[in-house]
Amino acid sequence: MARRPTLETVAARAAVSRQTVSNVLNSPHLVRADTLSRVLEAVNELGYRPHGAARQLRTNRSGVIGLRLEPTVDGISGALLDRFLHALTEQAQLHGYRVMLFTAADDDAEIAQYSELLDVLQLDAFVLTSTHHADRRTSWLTEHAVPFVTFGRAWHWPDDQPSAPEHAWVDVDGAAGTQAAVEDLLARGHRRIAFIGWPEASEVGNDRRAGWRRAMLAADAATDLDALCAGIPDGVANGAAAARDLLVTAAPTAFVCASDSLALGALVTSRAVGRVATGQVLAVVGFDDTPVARALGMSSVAQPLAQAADRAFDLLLCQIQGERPHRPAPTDQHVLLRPRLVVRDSSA
Amino acid sequence: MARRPTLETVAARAAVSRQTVSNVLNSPHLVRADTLSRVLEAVNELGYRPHGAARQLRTNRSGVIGLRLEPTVDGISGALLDRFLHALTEQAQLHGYRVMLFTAADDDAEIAQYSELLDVLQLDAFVLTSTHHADRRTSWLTEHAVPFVTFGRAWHWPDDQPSAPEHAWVDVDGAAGTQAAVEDLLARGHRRIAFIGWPEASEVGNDRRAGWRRAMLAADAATDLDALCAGIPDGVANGAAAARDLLVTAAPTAFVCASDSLALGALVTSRAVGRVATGQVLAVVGFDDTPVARALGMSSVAQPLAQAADRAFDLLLCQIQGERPHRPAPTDQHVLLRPRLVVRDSSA
DNA sequence: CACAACAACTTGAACGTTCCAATTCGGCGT
DNA sequence: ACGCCGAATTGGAACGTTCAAGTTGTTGTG
Repeated sequence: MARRPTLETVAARAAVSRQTVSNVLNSPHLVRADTLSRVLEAVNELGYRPHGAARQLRTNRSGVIGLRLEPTVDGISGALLDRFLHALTEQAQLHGYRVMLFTAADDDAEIAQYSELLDVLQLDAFVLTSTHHADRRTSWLTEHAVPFVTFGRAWHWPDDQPSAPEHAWVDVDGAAGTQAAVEDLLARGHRRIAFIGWPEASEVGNDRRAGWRRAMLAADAATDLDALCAGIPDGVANGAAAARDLLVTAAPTAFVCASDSLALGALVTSRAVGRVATGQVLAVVGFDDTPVARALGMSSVAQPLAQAADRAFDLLLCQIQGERPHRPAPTDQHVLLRPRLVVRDSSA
Repeated sequence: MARRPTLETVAARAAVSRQTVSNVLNSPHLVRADTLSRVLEAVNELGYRPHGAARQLRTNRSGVIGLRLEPTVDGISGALLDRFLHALTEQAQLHGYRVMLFTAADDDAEIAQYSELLDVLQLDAFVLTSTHHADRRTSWLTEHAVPFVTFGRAWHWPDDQPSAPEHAWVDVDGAAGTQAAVEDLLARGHRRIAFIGWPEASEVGNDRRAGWRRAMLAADAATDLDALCAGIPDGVANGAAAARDLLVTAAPTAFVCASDSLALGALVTSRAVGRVATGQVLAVVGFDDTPVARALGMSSVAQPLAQAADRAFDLLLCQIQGERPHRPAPTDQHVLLRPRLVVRDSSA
């Protein structure tokens, strides 16, 4: 069996030098048209393919992007990352990049992985799928001038240094999602629309609550907003309990929730208690449009995950390729996407 | 800023040759104890890390395993692969390997990806997450002597060449799962236990039905097994419809299902129709133990995904390292894992 | 005592690519 | 006719590792 063709093999067949073949593949504008076509022909005939390791040895670039696979959350929205990941892989592949996975027990272990992956495999960039307040990972990556994007915006806290430049991120506008959910319910005649969300510590949760509050205020739908609002940890049981409480204390006719888990709880409560107590059907809207929502006919706010992945990759590519010519443009490094309200039976 | 340390750098500091440092890291048994410790000290002081690309250029091995990320199934069990993937990544990482993702529209595109990933990046092995009858991917990989494992056994069909050697696989014993589900229901007093599964074309579905049938026959629970059995495409609505039909035609008191989607349908039917029609609560058991099952308190058969991933990686490692010394042992290349029945409220 | 066997270590070469400096070759202005 | 310039192409060197062959020095054997 013949050895794999190399640049030298192709060069011999096309009667040019090794370097010219390299130029044909990497800098075609340097090569005269007739030479170009002759070399390309030889490439095809021999089925030549560049040797990644050799190229990497010379250029210090691997064409690989790293992503930490977080421990599967045992909740209902586990498949979320799955869809993001698929879209990211596809988009990267389209541009000649690959996605490599790794795991880490905590942030420090993740930083250690960064270091190793950079030194040993020379990954070109990283995608972080969640960040939190005072995240050491982002500062480490910034310090080491490693291109990266986070899925989830960089939330600002009062005690953060105001001058710290924000890193690139892509996120979904949760407030816009809950706002749309409320507006749809208002249009259906609901006035007393409650919100079941997470405790104050959650930035994402606060964002989603803000959208509900904004829409309620704009419509002047209710004056006792605080009474119409619950903040509890995620989970079906918690959602059910919160819905029961709210029904007693604030008499809502609809629930907008920060997650499908909470919404599922509210839905169960609504169908069991609702009919009996109020004589009318209660509306429920969830968040994330998980398979459960689809399966049960529950309205939900769907995140444009594929789009998020595409934009995230764009931002990365911009950083990777922008390294050479000039500083990356400080603007346009942040993308906020609008989610889409999926209306199903539970909105009735 | 200093250049990264190389073998030469370390060698100079430890006053040995380049190759000796390499031996310390790759073949320590060739090196005298005092030399070894001296070199290791130098390695630590300099923070030396091997250069993956250089090593790969020489050895033609990348230490990377490829896995195709399939389009997210829109069903309820989307998070299944997620857990498998996490466990696989973790296990690989533990052994110094990495997992790289790719996507492909169909089997031919997947084979093209194999070819490219092997030529350009020299992946060491592949994991296939589903196979089907007369799969061209497995034969391509076998022909090209590429190590691989499938998650999902190689189903034999009558018209297959009987002599075709089976490739390595890991799978979950679906029949054992449904059998356990039936036995548990029998112990709870149920006799007329129906099975809602997929059409005959599905090998996985046939396997799961076989377990139900075996347990029913063993217990001599019913004589009209064919009447107690439905075969329909996956989906919540289909499951609900099948459950309604079966209730009318065969009067079962329990449903064992081939998936959580079907089971969810059966559960909805049971809770809505069941109480009214039969005056008693109907039992439902699903398959895959998805978050939906957990959230709704539905019994289900849980696949040991982490274990499956671990064993799959073991099989790969065995092939990768076994390439050199001798032919891989033809036995022990197949692993069948027992699933675990998770009993919840819906079994009552 | 000569010589083989072995352990421990060293040295040159090779893997396939890209960077860099050098070279050729027209055409153009003087 | 001469020198100069840019476009096109070339060959040497380097990236950091491992393989294969070679060189020591030490021990065992006839």
